[in-house]
Amino acid sequence: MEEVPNKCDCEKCDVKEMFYKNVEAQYIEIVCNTKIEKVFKKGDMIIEEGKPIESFIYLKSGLVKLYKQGEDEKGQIIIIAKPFDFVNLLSVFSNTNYNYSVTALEDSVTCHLDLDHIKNMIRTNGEFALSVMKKISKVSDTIILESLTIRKKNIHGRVAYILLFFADQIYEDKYFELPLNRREIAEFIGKTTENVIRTLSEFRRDGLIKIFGKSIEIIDKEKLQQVSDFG
Amino acid sequence: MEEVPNKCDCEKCDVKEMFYKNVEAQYIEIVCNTKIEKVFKKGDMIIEEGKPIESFIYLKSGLVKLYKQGEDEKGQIIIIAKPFDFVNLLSVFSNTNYNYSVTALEDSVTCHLDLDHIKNMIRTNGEFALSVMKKISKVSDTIILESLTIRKKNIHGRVAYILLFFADQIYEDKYFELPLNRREIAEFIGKTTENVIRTLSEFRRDGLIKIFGKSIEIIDKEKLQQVSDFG
DNA sequence: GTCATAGTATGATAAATATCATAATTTTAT
DNA sequence: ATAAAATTATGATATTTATCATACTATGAC
Repeated sequence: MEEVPNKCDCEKCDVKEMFYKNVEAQYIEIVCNTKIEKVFKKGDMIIEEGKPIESFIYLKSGLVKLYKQGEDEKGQIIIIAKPFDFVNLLSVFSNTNYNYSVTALEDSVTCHLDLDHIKNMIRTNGEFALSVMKKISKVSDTIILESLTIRKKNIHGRVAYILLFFADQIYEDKYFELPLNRREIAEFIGKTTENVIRTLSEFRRDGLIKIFGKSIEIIDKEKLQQVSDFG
Repeated sequence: MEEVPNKCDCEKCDVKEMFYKNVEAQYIEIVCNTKIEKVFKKGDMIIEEGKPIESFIYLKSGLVKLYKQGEDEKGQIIIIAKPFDFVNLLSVFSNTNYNYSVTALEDSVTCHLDLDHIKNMIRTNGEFALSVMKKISKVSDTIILESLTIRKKNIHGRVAYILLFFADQIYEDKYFELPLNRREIAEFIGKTTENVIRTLSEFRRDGLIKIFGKSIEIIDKEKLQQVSDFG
């Protein structure tokens, strides 16, 4: 991991958006002057379960996974966060320590804002507060509903769902490189690695997808969607 | 359902707590004057999926379930809310309509505060905003972590977990009346009704619990805890 | 390049869970 | 009070999924 001093010069930044609409110029400056940008390589740990929550983390580029690592058992992936998501929005206002970890699935850049500054801004500016609240609410809603959606599917439905999730929501392409290995897919959908592999093989045999290692091409999207919806 | 005109005279009210600490007297009065209290009988629907979110709902007494009703399939219970919980905190700030339903599991009384008033208070009072944010964050965290906890257990672990949940967190008694029927327990833990019934019968046969219809007595709590932890 | 290691793949089998069937019991409606 | 409906209960069986075993393949370290 590498730290990069930086100004608030990102083109697309939700925080800045929320600032400009709601916050006085001097506050923006304070936050921007104290912000730290960090560069992570694929596989690097960004947040470690148990560590204190010290900043408000925003994903500038890359892709990360939030997950819980049980003792010696296998982990559970909670969510995949993509650029412009707040990485640690989950418990940043209710906990002092993280109860999940975050790791980079691709080379990623994060923007760290001082938590006390953000809290002060919420205190002194209710309109900004409402924006943040809306974001938190949205993130939680998404996680909870996605988890319920996955839960009611069998393994075929779950694997199809994940493939379409990457194709539609992350890469917006029928051809993409899987950012997770088979074990991680299993940890995301709550099934075993072997059965994830088996299901992918079946999809390939049935002509729904093509597989070249981690590269996936979706061939019959309609059918895959059906499997996701009714499986 | 029955509406009861009322003043803010509840002994224990988180909202009032947050008000008194943070909000000017005249705002408290406005909110209290416009608040509506509603009385629900066991089984009554409090919130219906799809309906617009119009107020900020707080549970004064009773017990409710939040759940999602899939088309013709069986539902999925998201969470059981007990008194002093905010019933609709989940998406109240991110959505205009509910994407889950809420039903009374026991006779319940709710307190409905005008959402626009609450939003105004958040806008004009950042300290209050921070309190609300903390609550939202807490609720989401709880739901997500509980769901992960349940997900990694087999059916024995899940049923044991639910029994201990009611005994420890809801009724604080080893003897209690189940507020859910077997089908609803199944919808909560994501297993079939028959297997929930079977598992309860096994627990009874093994001397972990006694069952008299909906009444449960926990006999061997330590063992039940083990089943919950390692099952 | 070669070795070690992790990841992918597939089959055989075991275990867990769902489904179907049927009956007893409890609750609800009339 | 009685009939109808829903819930609880249990067994038999089918299906799904996990586990175990064993290769094959890709990847990183040296």
